[in-house]
Amino acid sequence: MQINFIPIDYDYFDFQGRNIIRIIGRNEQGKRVCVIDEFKPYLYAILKDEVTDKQIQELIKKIEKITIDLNSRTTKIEKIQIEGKNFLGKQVKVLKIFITNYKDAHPVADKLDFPEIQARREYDIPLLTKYIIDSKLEPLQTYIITGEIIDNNGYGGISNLDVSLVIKAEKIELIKEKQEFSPKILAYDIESDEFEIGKGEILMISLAGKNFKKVLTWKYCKKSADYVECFKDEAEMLEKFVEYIKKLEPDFLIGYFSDGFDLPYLRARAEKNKVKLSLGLDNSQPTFARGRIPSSSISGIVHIDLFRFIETVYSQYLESETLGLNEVSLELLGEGKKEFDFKHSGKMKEEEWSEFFEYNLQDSVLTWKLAEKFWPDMLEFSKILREPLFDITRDGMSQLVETYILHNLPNYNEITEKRPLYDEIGERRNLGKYEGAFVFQPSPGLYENVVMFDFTSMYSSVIVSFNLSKTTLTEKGKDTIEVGIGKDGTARFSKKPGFFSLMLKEIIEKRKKAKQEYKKNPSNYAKARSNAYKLLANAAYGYQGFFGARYYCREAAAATAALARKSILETIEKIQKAGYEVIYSDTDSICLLQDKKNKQEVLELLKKINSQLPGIMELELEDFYKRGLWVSKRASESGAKKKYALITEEGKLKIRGFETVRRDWCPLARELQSEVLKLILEDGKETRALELVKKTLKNLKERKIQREEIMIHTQLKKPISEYKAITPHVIAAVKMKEKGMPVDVGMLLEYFIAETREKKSLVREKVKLPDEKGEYNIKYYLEHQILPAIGNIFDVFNINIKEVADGKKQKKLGEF
DNA sequence: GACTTGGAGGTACC
DNA sequence: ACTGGTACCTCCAAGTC
Repeated sequence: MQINFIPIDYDYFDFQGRNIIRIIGRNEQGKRVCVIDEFKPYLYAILKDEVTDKQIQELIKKIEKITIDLNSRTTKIEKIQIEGKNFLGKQVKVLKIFITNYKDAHPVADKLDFPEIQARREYDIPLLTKYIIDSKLEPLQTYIITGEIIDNNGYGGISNLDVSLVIKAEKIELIKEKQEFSPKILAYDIESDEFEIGKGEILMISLAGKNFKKVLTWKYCKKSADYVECFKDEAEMLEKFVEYIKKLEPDFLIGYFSDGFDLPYLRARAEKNKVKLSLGLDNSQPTFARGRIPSSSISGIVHIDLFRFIETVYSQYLESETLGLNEVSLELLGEGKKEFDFKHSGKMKEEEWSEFFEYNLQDSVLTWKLAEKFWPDMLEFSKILREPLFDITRDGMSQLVETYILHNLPNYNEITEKRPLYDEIGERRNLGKYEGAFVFQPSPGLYENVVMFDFTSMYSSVIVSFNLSKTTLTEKGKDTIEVGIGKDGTARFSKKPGFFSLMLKEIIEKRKKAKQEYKKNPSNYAKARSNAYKLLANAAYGYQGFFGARYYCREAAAATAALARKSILETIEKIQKAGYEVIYSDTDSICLLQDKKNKQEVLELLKKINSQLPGIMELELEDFYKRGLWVSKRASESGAKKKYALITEEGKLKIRGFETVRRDWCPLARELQSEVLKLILEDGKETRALELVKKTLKNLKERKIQREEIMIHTQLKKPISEYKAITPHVIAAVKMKEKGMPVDVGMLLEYFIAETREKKSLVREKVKLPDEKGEYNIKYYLEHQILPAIGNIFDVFNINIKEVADGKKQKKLGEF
């Protein structure tokens, strides 16, 4: 029997004490099929250099006797092979020890406590990762599987799965020709009358897929839109939900915040109603794994919480201030959630129910559209990292980097380093910070004709060019480079490339390739691939400095920052020596004034600098700007770092660090500042901007400012009780709690500062929630929002904006 | 009670 | 705990006069 097969969801189970892999996927006809494969687990014992062949043979005899006896199974040593491998870049002789069940790898490793063994490794790699590495059966690629059909009795009744066939793999071959795989994506969303999980009832569930829209409910059964289906009670609705999922056969069931809300809620209500939420292809119920955010999984169907994927791989590109469904959809799809005022369900009228159904459906529709939009990204990440979608949509950046490393180590014949133990993590964290990037001290002013250079993937290119990693860190020796890393002294790295820099180099090259491919033939897939490689490259530096990393190397991270500093300082010097004034620089970018030079001369300078840069380091032109503005710090005369505004020759603004881009300032101050910056950069002078300010001040004093313009948004970063300083946003949280509104860590709180009857000195005493009655506090919005936001901009023109606000006549210095 | 100062807290830049 | 360090700025908390 031979089938075409695209692996989608991976799982494993024990059969007769052994690990059996179960992969759900699609065949050529789009039918859901299951491939069964046996996993042959092993771990490595790395031998000490001086161990003789005779000693090895004796050691093997001792190891062969190891058994792990448990009630349910017995793990034995199945086979031992002697192999030559690399470990941390050094050649080693190892014993590859095959065992019966991988779940016992840890206890087996504990028993390998022999003096001939210097280290035990690869007993702590996730089983499915190990399986994918060994079998090369990677997610979302197309294979030909040759094997035998498993009948009803095979593997303890595996064929009870809801699939068209189960095949035991004998041979796995990759088909090189790309086959377009379009998955069946189904999005869902629930509405409940209480936010706390399981506390209230689920009022309705919506589903959205390709040409499919449905709202299931039981609360209101009078006439409604045709997509609404009504049932007699919550239990029946839940049963129908399960039925629909089974009928629709999605590959992916996608929610938004569904890991922590929708799926756990469904499970809790199902339990309460004594309904089995048997969504799994084996009729199992969803399971939940603990973590910072719990992960909710369904056997055989990939449950994806799209929010988590967007958060890690896309949030840095979004302008949205929250990653909520509404804002993200508005930005990416140009369409937001339906407006709907929540009321207690008992008080709703017919019309309101219709609106509620529409609202619920729209959430699923948006989630589905976003899922379609992010499908290329999910696919490419999954292919590049060779891990199932379930994992790559939930992993953080460091985990993604590590996953890439794990799957690519076999190319270097490397044995994988272990995860740091709890104590090791503690020690690493206690080391504190090392010196980071260089930031140029700017001088406040409005500049004409500004040029911006930046280093392409600077930190990655430093790591690659200087070979900085755990495996190349060395004590002494020739053919090394020495890097000063501040108070930690010096670090030395061998020049012989280690796998880390080689892998990273490959990532950068693949990124370039994907980018070129995209230019030649634009497709969402090439774009997603390019982006995935870019993110991996950018996270590699942080990974080496991350205390939880297998290949943690503080020295490498510190050396990367040190060499990047050295490089940018040298480059700045070269630019200055060429006769240019450098006005700003942060980490990997340099701003200079074009002055009387023409663009060609600037580009020639760039070319010259590039010819002298080491390794793969590269400086590129970011853009030519017509004007740029830098301001002073609030508290002093000196220029503020990480705050500037530029305008391109086409009139496009680039604003960094200013209150305009900070969500914890009210829209009034932000929008005014943004307009002021725009007018000044367009005009090259402040006249029009000043008029605008005066107009706004007048509106403020006449109370003409709209409510939403004065709302301040601040995130609640920890539970209310843990705050040492009671700041305004904490008061907002307390007030919300008192009103019975949901208050969760991570929430963006909204409040405004109101006038108070008695004189109160603290800001927090004037905090009011959006729906509270009260007038905005003119003094506060003037002195704490508007003036601070524009003050140092007008300082550049020697205008004291406070005096303007007070009605005094302002003078320019030149007029004295 | 007014004022200063340091720290907590949040958010941005790269 | 879930990539790193650098920087700005507000408001509170606690100290000084």
